[in-house]
Amino acid sequence: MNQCAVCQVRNQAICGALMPAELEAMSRIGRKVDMRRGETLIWEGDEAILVANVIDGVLKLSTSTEDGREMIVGMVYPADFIGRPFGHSNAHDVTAVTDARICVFPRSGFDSFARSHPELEHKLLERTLAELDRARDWMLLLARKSASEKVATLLLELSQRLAGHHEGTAASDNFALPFSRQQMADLLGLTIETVSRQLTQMRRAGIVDLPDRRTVHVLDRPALHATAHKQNSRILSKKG
Amino acid sequence: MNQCAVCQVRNQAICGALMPAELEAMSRIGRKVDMRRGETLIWEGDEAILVANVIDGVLKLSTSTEDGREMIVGMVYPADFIGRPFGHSNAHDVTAVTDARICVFPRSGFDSFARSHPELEHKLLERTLAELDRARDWMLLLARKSASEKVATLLLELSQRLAGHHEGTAASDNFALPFSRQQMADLLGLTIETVSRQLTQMRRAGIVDLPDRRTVHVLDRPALHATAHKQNSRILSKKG
DNA sequence: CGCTGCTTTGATTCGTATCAATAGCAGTGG
DNA sequence: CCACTGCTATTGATACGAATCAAAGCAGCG
Repeated sequence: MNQCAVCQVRNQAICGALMPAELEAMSRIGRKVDMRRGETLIWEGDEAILVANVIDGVLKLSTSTEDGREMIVGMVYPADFIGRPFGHSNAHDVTAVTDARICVFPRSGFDSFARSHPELEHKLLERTLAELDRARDWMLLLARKSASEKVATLLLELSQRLAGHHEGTAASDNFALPFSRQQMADLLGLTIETVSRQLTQMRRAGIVDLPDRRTVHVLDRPALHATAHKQNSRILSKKG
Repeated sequence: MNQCAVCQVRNQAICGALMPAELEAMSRIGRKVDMRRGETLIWEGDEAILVANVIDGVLKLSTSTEDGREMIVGMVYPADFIGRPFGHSNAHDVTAVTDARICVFPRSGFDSFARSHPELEHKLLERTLAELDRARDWMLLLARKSASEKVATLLLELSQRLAGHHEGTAASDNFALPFSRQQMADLLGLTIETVSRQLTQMRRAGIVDLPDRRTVHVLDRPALHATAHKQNSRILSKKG
């Protein structure tokens, strides 16, 4: 009996590339693991001994400087892939930000399985190329956007990502933040106080409602979009 | 006669995965192109119609906001791969920052060739995974490092990258900047003035010598390294 | 019901952007 | 060969956004 047959992310995840018999083979090297919010699966710098698919929940990828400044470099949602196949050590920490369920494979087993299943590698390549584009777009935000633009952009992206879990579904005006303020700050390259101030400002402007710390209602999506793309007053200068 | 046989980056580039006969087939769909400094090969948002390998020279990947704030999201050196295979449009501009020579393939031809040559796709996957790690590390720099750390880090990285073209070779204390000050600023998320100030400061501190705008001599590598990893005075706070 | 940790709000500081002017260099043509 | 022109880089003065420092508010929990 193949546990993958009933997997809820089977079609979106990279396993979707496999035929039933291959899926069966792959399922034999993997196992499902439950994680609690805050639990860390992978540590930066450690030898890469495992990879995984997310079944449910949200995880963060993060790095930090020697002196403790932290930065979240990526978020991982259901059907996404975790870990660093093919040699090397892990470049980032992987930590659950909600309770999560993942499908874990030992890296060596996964590597050789992948190498003998080009369709699987191809899916992984497409996914990695998309992640790279996404990471690079985020660099623009980190380096060139103001605090208000950053926060608005994050809310917009979350409203899309968290709607029906993964693209295709329409954006939702009503969602639960998977992060604390600290995590939002670490994702945007800001401080917790600045995030908080931007949120209250948007609340006072009637753009969003924030009934409690983890809930967001988008009241004026066009205004939110405008905020996400409006430069800070001071950057109107000559070079444009 | 196979032009690839004499290609100077043949072994480092993804083509290195191919056997002679396959290489011959691939060479038939590609052609060598010379680019002048400043020339743009690919525009952000355009349909992805070509991909390429860099033979010689340095190119930049960049994006910008609607109002003209620019950000360089990646640099491409000899043997590196350019473009966005497998569907979609291009996520970034690609522009030569030095005169360059590249090996160009139409994307559709490349895509189908790649899909039928798993070894090639595998190399591309390894390269893309490495680029993703690199991009994410850079996010930490953009979001959490001070101006002096940023400039020092860039100089260190260049001294490694430009030494023997691609890792393995020892770092060089003596190299030519492939960028203008504006490009350094766009890479670090700073302004041209701030970059200039940081450079003069490091020159005055005896860490580097800058005989002309394009030349760098590293005089005190340990100090340069320290600067690259030393937080800005104000960030010594509690959270560490 | 008083901890404890997270969040908001306020006052102040500080780093880097902006604005502005000067200096250095490369290319052009008299 | 040297003024002229335009571009890039440096240097200085000032402004402003976000960080820091500090304190109060609020929710969950033993």
